[in-house]
Amino acid sequence: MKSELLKGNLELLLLAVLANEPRHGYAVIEELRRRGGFDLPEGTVYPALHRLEATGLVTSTWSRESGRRRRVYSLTRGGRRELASLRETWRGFNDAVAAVVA
Amino acid sequence: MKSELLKGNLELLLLAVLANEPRHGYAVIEELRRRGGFDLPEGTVYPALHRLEATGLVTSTWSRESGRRRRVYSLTRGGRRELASLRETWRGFNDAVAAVVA
DNA sequence: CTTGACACCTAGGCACACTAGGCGTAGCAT
DNA sequence: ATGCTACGCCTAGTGTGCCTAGGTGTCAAG
Repeated sequence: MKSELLKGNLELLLLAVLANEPRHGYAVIEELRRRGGFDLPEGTVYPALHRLEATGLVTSTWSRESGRRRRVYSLTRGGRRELASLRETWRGFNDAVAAVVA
Repeated sequence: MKSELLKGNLELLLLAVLANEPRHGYAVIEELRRRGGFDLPEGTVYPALHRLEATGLVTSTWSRESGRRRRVYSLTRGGRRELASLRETWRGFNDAVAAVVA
């Protein structure tokens, strides 16, 4: 999967996954692999989640499952709004590319 | 138009435009604006065309139209092959994103 | 007691498009 | 005459954003 294409779409993907249900980082990675065949390194996803939290699009709470600590993220209202917006942007860009490539 | 999204797609767009007919750089920019609403700066397009030529995907010839010099680019056979390949990659990536975002 | 999956983190690198400047011609308006 | 705008090309350097490469620690299996 050529990774340059990801640029600008990472936030969209993360928010979309978290929109279904709250998840911890590692689970987000697995879900993205399962749904879309993405193979995102942790060094990509964790900092991105931190950024999302810093900008108020997600919130996190620590939990402990059989000795393992997890940070579980969920969307804020602003996160849902941003998700909708990014979806639109993505569609728009895709249509534009399609109009050229078609 | 959020520009990060362009990353990894620029080559595809340029090759797609040149696939229809040979064009000079400035005309490529105009055609991309016309077809897809892209507003690519010259500092993006010209270096990209140079790269495409350096890797043998396009060739160029100078021409002079009413005093103005133009460098006209056309696809090579390798360029057509690459275009087909990039198109596939693009579709694949889109489907993957759609599978997550949908 | 080592290997692998789970689960988190971060500093620094790298690739790519873009910014910001440059050069020169032609045509039109002031 | 002299701007100004569109045409048409160019490049060094910047910035954004994902990835590499390393680190910490728990738990189960062999």
